[in-house]
Amino acid sequence: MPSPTEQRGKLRVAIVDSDSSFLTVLGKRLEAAGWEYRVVAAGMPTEELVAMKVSALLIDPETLGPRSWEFLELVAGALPDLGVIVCSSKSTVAQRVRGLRLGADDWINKPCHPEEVIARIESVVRRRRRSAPESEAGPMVVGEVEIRGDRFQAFVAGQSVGLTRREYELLVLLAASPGKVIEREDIYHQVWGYAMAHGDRSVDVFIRKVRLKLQKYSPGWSYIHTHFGIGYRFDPECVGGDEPRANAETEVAGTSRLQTERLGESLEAGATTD
Amino acid sequence: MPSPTEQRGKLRVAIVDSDSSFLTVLGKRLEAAGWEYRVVAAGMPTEELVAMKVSALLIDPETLGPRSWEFLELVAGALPDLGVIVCSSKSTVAQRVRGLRLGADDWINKPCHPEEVIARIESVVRRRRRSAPESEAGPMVVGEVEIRGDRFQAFVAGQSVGLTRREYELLVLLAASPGKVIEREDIYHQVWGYAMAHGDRSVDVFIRKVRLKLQKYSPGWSYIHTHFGIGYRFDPECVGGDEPRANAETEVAGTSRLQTERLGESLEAGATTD
DNA sequence: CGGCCTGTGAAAATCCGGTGAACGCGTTTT
DNA sequence: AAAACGCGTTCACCGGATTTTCACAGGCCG
Repeated sequence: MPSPTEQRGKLRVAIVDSDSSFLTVLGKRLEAAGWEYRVVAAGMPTEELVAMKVSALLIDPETLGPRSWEFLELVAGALPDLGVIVCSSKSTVAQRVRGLRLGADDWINKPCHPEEVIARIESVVRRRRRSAPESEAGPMVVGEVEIRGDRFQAFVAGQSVGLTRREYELLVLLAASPGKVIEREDIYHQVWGYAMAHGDRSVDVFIRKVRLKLQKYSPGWSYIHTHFGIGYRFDPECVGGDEPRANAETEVAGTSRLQTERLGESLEAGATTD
Repeated sequence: MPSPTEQRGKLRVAIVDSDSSFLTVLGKRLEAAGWEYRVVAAGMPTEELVAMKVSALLIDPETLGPRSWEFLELVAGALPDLGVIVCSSKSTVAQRVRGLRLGADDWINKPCHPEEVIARIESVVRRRRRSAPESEAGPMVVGEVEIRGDRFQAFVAGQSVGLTRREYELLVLLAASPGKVIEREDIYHQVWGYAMAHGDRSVDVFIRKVRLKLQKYSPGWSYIHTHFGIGYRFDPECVGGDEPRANAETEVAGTSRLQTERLGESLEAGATTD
């Protein structure tokens, strides 16, 4: 549900193999199946795989040489959602076990029938059966904001909050599980699509942007709450100067509530640590 | 930094197979791996599989006979979160493709090495788990406290105890095995993620913090008990001024009960050595 | 009684996340 | 084509939250 990378029957696959005859035969089948595929070089960095938005990666360890294990581990670690299928000409039980443990989702031995390769890739990728794609069951309303999936945008009183694509996805992810604390790493993984590098502050920055925009159009409300050392939680709370004391759920003792009011043209921010 | 979100290496598997020698060999390996498994009858209704809470199902189509396809489709359709691995003595490409399309997650041919079977089951379960956002085990309640995984926090009477991340992890570790004494070193290793340096008092300090916070919100109860020279044990015990003498379970001789009451703003502490 | 071991408080050292702004980089405008 | 933008990413700084480290005091055990 996070990534809008929805597709029906067709998938996108990246292949690392140098056996031309195998590629030819498999290529024909893949095209017949209506899939998009691309044979990529051995040293393909993970970022490119993300950019290609492939659902699966087919690897022949012989093409990669001795760095296969390393590469396999790297890819599996960085792109947990990417299906990784190894297809080798010959292998021992030990190798297969090692490959699978390192993160491969399947291991096939050549010679193999292309139809089986396709079936196995499908099997590996199948899990992403999301409900009706963008047909989101009506807009969801939380607090004063209304999130409309058909517009990839949030609104307050019918007015667009002006979220960018990433900001919108971040908000949707959080708002999809109100009250649940979501870890930074999970947020990054779900919104950005790959593992978060140590020290990356992107999530924080985006959280701030979303807060800023929500607060601009819906002051007096607090939507995203910080959980120190963990992540964030979405929970619309009316907190403006209205209710003298309405909030009952005291999350943590000694909560410092501080609002930075500024409007030198920039927006105003408000962060609370629960 | 390796988050203690380590999955219990143990899984639960159901097996439908009638090849006794295969079962014997595989069974040994499964046990060695610390997994729980059960050989079930062919006609096993899906509800029972749900009740067994298995993560994966290993099937030999020959045991099921001609109704294999039907069963495979039924199971895969009814339990999308269950990993299904087929293990047949011989098969054609067409059969494998059909099985995979019908919902199987993997198809192995006998004879096969049990280690590979295990690796493939692990792979399938790993893949499944990633797709299905953690099936948050409902909140666990012990004594007066409620530990909620979705909030990374403990509550008493609906109010947050205000644990920090580390404190929470520590409590979860202890509370996961009520009544069991856990050694300091193990605690450190599991919560901090690496070996404890000689002379490190972190665990003690954190135990104290957790005790303090629990006691603040749930006075009259004792949760964490010290085992001199070993470690700590989690066991909720009502001990307040209520029961004059109800607690009969005398763990160790010589139990001195001492409560330090202080409230000069700081919290109150209570430690008991059993 | 004396040597470990653990409970306590607090200070010191780190870690974290909020902020504001600068950077790249395609795109769109002028 | 140059300049202006929109966006996502990265940096550096800072104050507050959290962890670690210390020095002691009180207990446990042989």
